[in-house]
Amino acid sequence: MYVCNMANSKLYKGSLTTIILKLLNESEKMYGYEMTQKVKAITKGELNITEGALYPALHKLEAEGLLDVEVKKVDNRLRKYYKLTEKGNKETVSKLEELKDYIKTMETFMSPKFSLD
Amino acid sequence: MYVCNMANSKLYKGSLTTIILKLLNESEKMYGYEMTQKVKAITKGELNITEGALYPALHKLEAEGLLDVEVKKVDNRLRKYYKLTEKGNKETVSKLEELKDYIKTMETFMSPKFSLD
DNA sequence: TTATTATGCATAAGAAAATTATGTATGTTT
DNA sequence: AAACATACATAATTTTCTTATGCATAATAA
Repeated sequence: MYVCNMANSKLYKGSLTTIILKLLNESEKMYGYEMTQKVKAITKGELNITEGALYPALHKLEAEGLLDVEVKKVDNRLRKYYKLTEKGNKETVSKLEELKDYIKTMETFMSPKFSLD
Repeated sequence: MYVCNMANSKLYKGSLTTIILKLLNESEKMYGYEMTQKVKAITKGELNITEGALYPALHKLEAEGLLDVEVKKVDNRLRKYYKLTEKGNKETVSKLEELKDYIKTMETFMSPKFSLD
């Protein structure tokens, strides 16, 4: 199966890490495919994370020590469960702060009149 | 002079086009350097658009027919004034819609509990 | 008066993060 | 039997940015 891209809007570029960290902050432990399905459900199909984006991102977060992995075999199929490390917990807090700041900044641009004169 | 990067947060990746379009939507016509200064002022120094990002982006928007250019010499220095075309106006509306949607989606991720169960 | 900063444009090399396209494998539906 | 769902992975390419320059004029500070 091939799923389409991440919300067509280029704005999502750069937010995948934040999304992954927040998912794991909520759910304790999750595996990759589960994340794609959960995000699709939460956003009512608006946001579809592609495997080509997700798996390299997970590997990178693991390499950086933000995630721990535990491999399990369920129904004769492999699953790699990820969970936040202590470092990952801290990073999640700071990423969510960054997101809040980003939204605040972009909302000033959105407002009909932001000029300074 | 070398100015530092675009807000250090990776979240800004992909939002430069939206920022440019909104600036021109407010100000009728602007030149590149003016945009960098205005953004710096509006965000109180948080967001610094680099020339290496801005100028290629402006050229691309021009090539796509979203912007018109008018070159002027002021104080013996060159300025390239950009303004939105009709197509650019429409694109601005849709980009701002996308931004609104993006923020709405990401805010559902921010909320402490978004699970579906 | 000379060096630095500000104004104003441009582009090239490289990195980062995604898209697009595959590949492998098992299980379930049609 | 074919198609779809589950579950991982990676390689080639594209997009978009950072970093680093380059050129040129004007104003200001040392």
